[in-house]
Amino acid sequence: MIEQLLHTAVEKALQFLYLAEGQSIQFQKTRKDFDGDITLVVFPFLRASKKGPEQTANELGQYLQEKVAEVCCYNVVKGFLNLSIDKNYWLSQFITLYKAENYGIVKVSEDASTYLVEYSSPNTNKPLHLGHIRNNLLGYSVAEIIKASGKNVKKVQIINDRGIHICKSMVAWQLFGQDETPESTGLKGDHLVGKYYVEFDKHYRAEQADLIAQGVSEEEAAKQAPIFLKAKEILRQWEAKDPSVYALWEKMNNWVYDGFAVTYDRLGVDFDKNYYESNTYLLGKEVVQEGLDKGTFYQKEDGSVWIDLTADGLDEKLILRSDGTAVYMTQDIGTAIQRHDDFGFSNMAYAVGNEQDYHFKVLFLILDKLGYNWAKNCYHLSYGMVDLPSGKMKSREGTVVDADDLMQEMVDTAQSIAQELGKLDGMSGEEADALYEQIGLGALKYFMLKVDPKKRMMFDPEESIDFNGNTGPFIQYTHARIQSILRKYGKQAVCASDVEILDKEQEIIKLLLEFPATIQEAADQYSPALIANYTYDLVKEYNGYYQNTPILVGDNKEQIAFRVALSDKVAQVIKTGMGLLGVAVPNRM
RNA sequence: GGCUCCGUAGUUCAACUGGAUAGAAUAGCAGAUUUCGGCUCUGCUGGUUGGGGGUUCGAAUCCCUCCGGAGUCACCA
Repeated sequence: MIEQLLHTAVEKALQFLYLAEGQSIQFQKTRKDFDGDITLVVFPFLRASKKGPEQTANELGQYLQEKVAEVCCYNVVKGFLNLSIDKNYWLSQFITLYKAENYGIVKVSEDASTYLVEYSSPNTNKPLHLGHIRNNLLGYSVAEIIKASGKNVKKVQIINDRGIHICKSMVAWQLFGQDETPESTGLKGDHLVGKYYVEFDKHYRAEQADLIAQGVSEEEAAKQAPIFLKAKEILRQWEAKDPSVYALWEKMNNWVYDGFAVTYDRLGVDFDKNYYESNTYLLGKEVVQEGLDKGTFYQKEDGSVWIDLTADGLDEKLILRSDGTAVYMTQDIGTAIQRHDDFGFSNMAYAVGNEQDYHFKVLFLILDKLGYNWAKNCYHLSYGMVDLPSGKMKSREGTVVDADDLMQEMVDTAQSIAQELGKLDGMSGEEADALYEQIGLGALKYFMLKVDPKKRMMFDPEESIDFNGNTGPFIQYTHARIQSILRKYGKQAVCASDVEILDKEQEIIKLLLEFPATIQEAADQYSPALIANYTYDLVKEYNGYYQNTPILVGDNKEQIAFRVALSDKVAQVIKTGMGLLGVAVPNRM
């Protein structure tokens, strides 16, 4: 690539002109408002050159223009040396990348290292909501991006299938359910179980209010409410493997899994392996002994086990309760080790909300202290909360947006907009339905993923499905329009090596050349937003080009072929990029 | 209260990890079509990057301080 070429040339130049070595050489893209393609920042060299920035830049520019054939001219603005690269270079680069199949994607080799990505990991007592959607989309997309960067990737989740939350749904169903099933009610399984979780909460609160009215303290009321005691009793029976409780637990969980499967399927996410907390909640206990032996952990008089992290600026953390049972941290330690045994991964990422930042900091530190050298390659893919135009989601206030409802709403909106625009003549009902699905979900996914994962974000359904602006549908539209050109051209374009290229075309080629590095960077940073922003930039550049450049019209057949080829490649990169976000792009819309 | 994170056009987001005159979208205004999908494109308006100090050739970015917001500080998960 040109940058490497220039890098060594600048090294030589610095050596030749100023006898300087080991300088940090940084290139950047030349900003739009200046002439040139690549810019060298010369400020760092002033110490060595002992000259002013302009003079230093001019001397370097002179040298590079003479010695590097691709550098056709240069200009200097303050301490910035702007280099222009010959048009033939860009054209030849395009011809090379045009021939590449799956351009930008690094094929996974036999000896590639393995990355684990954990995401979703829901509780089984209620359906998925808007927050889970961001989690799922992020996890899935990051996994696809890392895969595209040449790594072996496994997607996993840990399903929180046991504990007091599911027992609450169970007890409410037993008391008020009258043997309702998904079949008898027509409700999705996860929604049915969620209905009883809400039912539990309703009764629980009523009972608490009664107790408080009788003079019981608030704290005591929460502990003594009969329905809560029943839930705890069920939990105890479950732990004792009581057959009837176990059967009910399995039945209700299976309803939930059937429901989740539908949601995951529509969302387009998948998993290579599911872990279940009912299998893993006892894990990690043997590690406790290991930690005690090594002196990493210590035991208090009551038998509870702790780790002291005050030296690392954190606090003391419980590892094992005094009654010998595991806590969340213990399980997570055990599960991580188990996964390493299962997959021998080199890296693992956890897509979990940023309210657990502290937990993961501690988890990775403990794993490190226990001597697991892969602990330093564990990454908490921490993401911010999703807000709505109406404000924050609050389960108590019933303002939680259900994942299934939201997806349906997006698809319905896509349908009404598309029908209003009326460009679907001649499309069968089935094709049209598939298209609404692509547009509605594409809008949702693109909007959620274009924002830096770490940041809290605002999801505006209306804005997300706007057919203009920085949205999924706008990008899909551009792709569809290019496909229309390709259909008209009717054959594979063969690109000649001696066409004259326009400035706009050069800009597009430069952007296309950035695609592989963008994927790598997105993988390194676990950030689908980089892919989204890149794709949008490309689309914007292409639309500007398309607007005032005839692609198919003209006498010069080679020029037409080049322009078709360029358009084709832009469409391919759009498709690949959006694919990494889990967004499908239609050929017509 | 301790710790962590955040604060950028009216609004939603960027800014190549310390580089040039802080960019897009949207909203508002003004324009463009004998052309391949106008669901498009081109302009204009809009900023003391929460305030103040510091570090240096150079700060939205790093350090300090104040203001405002969020999260977290369970023998919960």
